[in-house]
Amino acid sequence: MEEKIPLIVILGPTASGKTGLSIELSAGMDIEIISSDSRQLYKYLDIGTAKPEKHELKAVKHHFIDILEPDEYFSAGMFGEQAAIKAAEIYKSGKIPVLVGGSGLYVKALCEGFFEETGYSREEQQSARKRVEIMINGLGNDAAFDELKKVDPDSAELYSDKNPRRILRALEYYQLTGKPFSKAKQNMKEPAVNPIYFGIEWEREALYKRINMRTDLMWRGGLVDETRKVLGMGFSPELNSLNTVGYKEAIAFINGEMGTFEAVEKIKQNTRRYAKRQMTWYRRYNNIDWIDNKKEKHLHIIEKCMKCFGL
RNA sequence: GGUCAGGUAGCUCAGUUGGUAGAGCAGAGGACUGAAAAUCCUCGUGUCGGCGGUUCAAUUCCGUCCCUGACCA
Repeated sequence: MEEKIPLIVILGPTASGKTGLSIELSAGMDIEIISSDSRQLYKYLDIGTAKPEKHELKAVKHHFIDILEPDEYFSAGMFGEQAAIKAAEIYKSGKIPVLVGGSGLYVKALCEGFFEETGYSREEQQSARKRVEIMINGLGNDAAFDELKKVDPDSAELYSDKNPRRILRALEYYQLTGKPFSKAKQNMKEPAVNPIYFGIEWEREALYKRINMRTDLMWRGGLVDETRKVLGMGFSPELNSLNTVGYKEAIAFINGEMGTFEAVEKIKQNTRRYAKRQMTWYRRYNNIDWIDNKKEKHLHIIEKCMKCFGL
């Protein structure tokens, strides 16, 4: 059994100041940042994803930012595997890896580990997904759910809200392997890292104010132009990468479906909702060290990590 | 000052032929192991503008006052 890699994890809802804090950490520690943000992966999507500024990217080495074209496939599982390798490399080079980003599932994939998904290629998985998608579109969601009840009752019970995405994923897995998805999930991989969690805490109202302000800045800062540019490069507005708060509304604005005011308000609202979902996700953890956003956060983190990791 | 139209949930409004009311949005809570900034589920009591009157019973009818808007002077 190999020694686990220490990993500092910075959590917090969107607009809580994770980027800034992670940069501050570099003042007291030799770090590299692993971004766990499912949208900052993509090139050209800078303004709408609140990607770190150029000087910030320069100040500290960042990973998993700008590594994909907007039409490339990526997944939480791929992130888990690749980020574990990256964290090991960073640690071996004598630095501390810091995980920063809002995609809860990505954090989970790395820090808690996913199950071993082997025995088929990415292409096979993609075509199975397409097949099941067509099946669901034809028969309807209820029929798909009934099918899931038959082949994988445990998953069906867990997904009793009949979430089509979940049903699709479970059926897709069954198609590929002939085994129930719920069984597969029991086959956990050991996580490669030893995470220590920090969260940035905000009063709801104050955070919402920040979100509203940030949205205005994004809009004035050229979000629409950025969206136009990406679409102009030939990328489809249907892409997952563009099914993102900010870009969705900018596309609707470009298509004339929304006015400026409506688009901006919608972005603010959807961002608030996103932040709320993130906070719900974080409540599953009971080992997050929540830090008030006004304190000298980085000093607290550095001190605690020195103790925990014996640095 | 006069006429008309309104004043019902945080907002926009519906409704009760008199038996104390309900939608949308906002908001809140939750789920979620390879699309996760995605996807999905649940949640509506409020002096029905104030005060009087009629009535067994008024948010509903009547009177009056206050407020808002439009028009006329």
